[in-house]
Amino acid sequence: MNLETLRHSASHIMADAVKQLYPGVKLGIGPAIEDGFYYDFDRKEPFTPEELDKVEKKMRQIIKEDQEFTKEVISKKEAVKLFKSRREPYKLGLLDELKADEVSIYRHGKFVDLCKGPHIKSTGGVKALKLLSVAGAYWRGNENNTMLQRIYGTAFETEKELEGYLKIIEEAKKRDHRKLGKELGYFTIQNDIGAGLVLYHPRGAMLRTIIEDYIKKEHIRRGYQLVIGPHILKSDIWVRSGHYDYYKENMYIFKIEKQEFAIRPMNCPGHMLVYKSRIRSYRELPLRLFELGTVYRNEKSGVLHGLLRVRGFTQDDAHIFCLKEQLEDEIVGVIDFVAETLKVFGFEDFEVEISTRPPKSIGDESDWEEATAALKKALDNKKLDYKINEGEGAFYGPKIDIKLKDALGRPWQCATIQCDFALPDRFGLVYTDRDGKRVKPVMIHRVILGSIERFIGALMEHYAGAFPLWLSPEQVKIIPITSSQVDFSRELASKLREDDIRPILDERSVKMQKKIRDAELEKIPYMAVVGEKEVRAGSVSVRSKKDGDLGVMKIEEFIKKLKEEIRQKGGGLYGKST
RNA sequence: GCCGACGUAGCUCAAUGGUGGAGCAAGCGCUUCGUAAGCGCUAGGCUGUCCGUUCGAGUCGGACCGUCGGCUCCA
Repeated sequence: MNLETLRHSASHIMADAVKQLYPGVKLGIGPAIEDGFYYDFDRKEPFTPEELDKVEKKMRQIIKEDQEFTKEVISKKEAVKLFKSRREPYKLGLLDELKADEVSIYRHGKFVDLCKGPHIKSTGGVKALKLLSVAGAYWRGNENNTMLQRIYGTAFETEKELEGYLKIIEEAKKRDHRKLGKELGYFTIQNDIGAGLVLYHPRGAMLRTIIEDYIKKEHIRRGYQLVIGPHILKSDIWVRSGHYDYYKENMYIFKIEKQEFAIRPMNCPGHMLVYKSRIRSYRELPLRLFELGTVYRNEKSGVLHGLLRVRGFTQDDAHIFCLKEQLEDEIVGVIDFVAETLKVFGFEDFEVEISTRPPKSIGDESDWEEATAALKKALDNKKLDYKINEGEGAFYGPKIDIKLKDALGRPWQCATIQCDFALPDRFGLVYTDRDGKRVKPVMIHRVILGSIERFIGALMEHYAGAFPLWLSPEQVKIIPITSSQVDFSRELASKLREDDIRPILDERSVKMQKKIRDAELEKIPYMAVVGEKEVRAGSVSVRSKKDGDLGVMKIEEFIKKLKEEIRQKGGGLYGKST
């Protein structure tokens, strides 16, 4: 049986239950979604948890009665008459938009819904069911429309599968980067500073530094040049770029004396002005300019979410200026860069989407088509499957979005590759070609990690806070068993630091069991236990978070082992939780 | 921004409209211990902020700030 069909059928059963319990409620729509289903209802008060229980009980009753799902094809006229008599204005609205002369309706018991189907045979087919939450949702997803009351639920073929799903939700809650970030001392977002603004604590700042150092080096290795721009620029530049017209509601704008400035929401203008600072030859292209660019965007308060959606963040941002003929190769190069980088950070899988021209946009249609074709060709070349999101590109060009998948299979939007013919035009960018003619270059906007903030959020949830050795802010916790080993432990710590290893020393006068427990909870990859024996032999007793007690080894041997593991990077503690 | 829920010690949570408590964490002391929690004492609060109702507000009402679940939007 198809899960989607099952869940869609469950949504009909839910709508039936709601109508039986609360006859005045008007029906919206009720599709199956990724992890379950929902149905939208129009009524004044939202559903309370108690009402949700009642609805679920009613649903179980309908399921028990095992009512048959039946399909009928009727004329649109008849359908209008039917839903008029049932007083369902939203269904009439849907019918109004339908072009076909005939529509299908599905019935079970006394319930009837406008629906393409298909459905399961009878309501008894829903074997495992749970209503999960309620939320407001705009009719047809448009914020100018009425806010409806949505009930989310999920259904499976067996109770066991449902339990499995609920366990994953539990696991996801445990891994929540907002919880881990605070508990483990990585970052906080505080009311006193402002919503959506991240304060990195020592561990978070170290993790971020490690990531930034790595990605900076990788860019240089791949032929990018580093540039650095200011965080505020005159408004005029944003007028020229089009951001002032197309992105103003997201920008922080202010005045210095009489001159208007804006905090940058993007890094492109700076990079374009570096390009424009002198005459460029075709021999210089592709020119790849990279910056760890911190940007600020005025995101609506309701969308802020931990590190995933913030108002100030840093992108690993680059702009590639190239010839049209180089476009496809450059895109392929970026795709390779993304794939290799994700692998190094321990992500095994990703999905790809292309977004095409939106209604609110600038540039010639032919440029848009050419750029979109180049993106598609590059993906075909790499034999990557992709989904197409019509009309969801940036205002200056089409884009490829790459979503990494974490240990629980959840997608995270990070990398994006955007083609742009429009901004080089607006800024009057040119290069001199072989024949001495001035030609407009193509620009590619691209990020690999996306925002460092969001990427850290993804990493934290992927590893449940237990980072692989090379990313771990603290790599070794040194645990002296009694105070007599403190001096030796301090020397050990400086020795490790000499070798670019990040140790931390637990000098507290508590039992070693307690120190080990705390180090485990802090998710530190290695513990170096030092007792009387170790001091005498110049060794350490090593305990790995992943593999437990590894026994005694010479300090040099331990350092060598750590360095080898750091050198390999990659997954390490992959998937390990608690 | 919109709909709803929520906001009590650093953290997790208690407190029929009538004197705000506990565990963990912290500080001090004792303990010097071999692979996931040793013991005792101390301190910690204008209950998110501001108005209002009331003899009396953590508790009831309103506004604001913020968080959470969604919608819309997005790196």
